[in-house]
Order: sequence, then C-alpha cells, then structure tokens
Amino acid sequence: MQIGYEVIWEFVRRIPRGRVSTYGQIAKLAGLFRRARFVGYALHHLPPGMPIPWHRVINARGTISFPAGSANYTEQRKLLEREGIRFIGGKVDMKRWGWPGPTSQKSPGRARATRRA
DNA sequence: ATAGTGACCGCGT
DNA sequence: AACGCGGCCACTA
Repeated sequence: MQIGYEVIWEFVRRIPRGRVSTYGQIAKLAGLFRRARFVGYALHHLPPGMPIPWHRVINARGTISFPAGSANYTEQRKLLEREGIRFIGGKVDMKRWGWPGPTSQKSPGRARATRRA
C-alpha cells in the first residue's frame, strides 16, 4: 500500500485553489491511464492531516462521488464552495472550473466570454 | 486462490 | 438527460 499513492497525492496537490480535477485526469497525469479507481483508493487511504486538497477531485460527470447527504459529501461540497466553486443541480460546470492541467493556471470566474450570467 | 467491492470512466440504449 | 454494462485494478474476506 506504500508505493503509488504518493505519486497521486503529488498531482492532486498541484490542483490550484478554486479549481477541480477528476479521478481520470489525475490518473492520466500520473501515468495510470485507465486506473481512475486507483486514484479513488489513493485518496481513501490518505493519512489524516496530510496537506492534500483531496476535495478538488470529483468524478468526470462533475459530481461528488460520495452519496448525496452523507457526511463526506457535505464536507467536500463545503470545502469547494468555500473556494468559490458553484454547484448547479448538484453538478459542477467542468468547462468553467475544471483544471486544464499542470501547465495552465488561469483563474476561473473572471475568465472567458462564456457569457454565463 | 476465488469472489466481492469500490471516493471511476465512457459508450451505447 | 438518466441508466445500464463492461472494463479496470487494488484490496479484503
């Protein structure tokens, strides 16, 4: 259970504040192409107190993977909204808050003329 | 060693 | 848009 998780945590740590990534994307960045589930496992085994922004990782559908209403769900959503991420119908607009990748680090919100109100 | 279970994903109804 | 299904793979019983 040692090796492997740390690599994933490292990438999760790079997700900028106010943005979100997906299990699949993190897996891809870490060189684990089809292993999104492994990323979920890595976060599940994340030691308490570790300075890793685990809450910035959600699933590809733009929703939180915990059961709605569960303590974990509430916690993760609170942390994300605290960073300015908005939920619409329980979903996050990945076009707007999705993290492009390690190279790009633009700030959301002010962004594009995606004439969203 | 086999079978079941997940903080998943993407494609086809 | 919501659901179902198969693919993935580490971990546990």
